[in-house]
Amino acid sequence: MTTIEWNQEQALALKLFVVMTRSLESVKRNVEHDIRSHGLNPTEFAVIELLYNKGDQPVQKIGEKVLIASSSITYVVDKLEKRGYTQRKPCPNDRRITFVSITEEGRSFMDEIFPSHVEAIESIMEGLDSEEKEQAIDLLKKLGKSTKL
Amino acid sequence: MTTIEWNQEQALALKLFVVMTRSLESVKRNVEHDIRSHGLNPTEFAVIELLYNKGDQPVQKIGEKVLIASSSITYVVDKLEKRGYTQRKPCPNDRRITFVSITEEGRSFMDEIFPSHVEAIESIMEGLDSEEKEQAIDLLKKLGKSTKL
DNA sequence: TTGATTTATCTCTAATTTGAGATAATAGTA
DNA sequence: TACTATTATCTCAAATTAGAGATAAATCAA
Repeated sequence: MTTIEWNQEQALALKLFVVMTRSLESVKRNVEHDIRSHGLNPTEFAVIELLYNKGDQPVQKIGEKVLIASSSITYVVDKLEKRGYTQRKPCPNDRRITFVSITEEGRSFMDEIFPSHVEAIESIMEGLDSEEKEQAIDLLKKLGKSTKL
Repeated sequence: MTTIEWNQEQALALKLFVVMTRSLESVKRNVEHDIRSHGLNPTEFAVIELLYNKGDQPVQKIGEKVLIASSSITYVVDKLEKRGYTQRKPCPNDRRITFVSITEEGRSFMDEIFPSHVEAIESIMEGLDSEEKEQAIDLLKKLGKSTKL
């Protein structure tokens, strides 16, 4: 055990960090539960959702948006491909680039599960009313924008 | 590409989820950067910080508080032990239990780095003033409490 | 006391993720 | 053109994490 005094602002910053972490852990646990009920893990879902909602993407773009390393994208896309949900398409202009594209099978899978996924998120966020959600969005956006890395 | 209409509340819930995720990603990236500068990964730091601030803990308690599986705790504690930062102590009353305890070496390491870690978090959270931090804390607490899992 | 159940930790395997190169293609410049 | 630097993806090894049992100890009820 250690007793060290922090100033007010440090205590507040630490508390915010802990609360953000715990709160998002809870939310993610609930969202993940919904996703796994559809037979995907969160990363697989994030990738296929990106392709479903934003169209074909080069491997690297996927990595940037889902925030995982390109070597992991290769792994995840391989798994989605084995299920028949995605396919790779070479870029005609730049042969270094491989697009990843959702298949018809992947699309109809998402057509089937995505609406209930959105409902699940709506329900998970029910603890805040509309105004509170907007406040939280504004505060978190402001915080996110202010960070260095 | 798909065009589906969501109602207002669903759109807000989705946006909040995305903003929470992104914002905490940014914050964590910055916090992690500080932690790694001290030669630890975030999980190792979480465990040693728990022992430093809350005293000896049974393996399972560590898992509950840091939210990782007990098998992973074994792995992390093994690594901290190899560095000389922690040691295991059998529980005298209940021989099923093993306490993990911070060593003198671990304590003086934390004495050295913890103040600058707190300053780093204060600096990372500077984007919000005190009042905004308190608002964010209240909203996120409320959201976290309302979740099922 | 015995037997069944629960609890705590650990072992082992599999899944996931990262990071360091390897490879191949493109772009820029002399 | 030839050389260098950059870019995009992939391969491979290592680190991390979770999950399924194994083991040992404690608890509870008959």
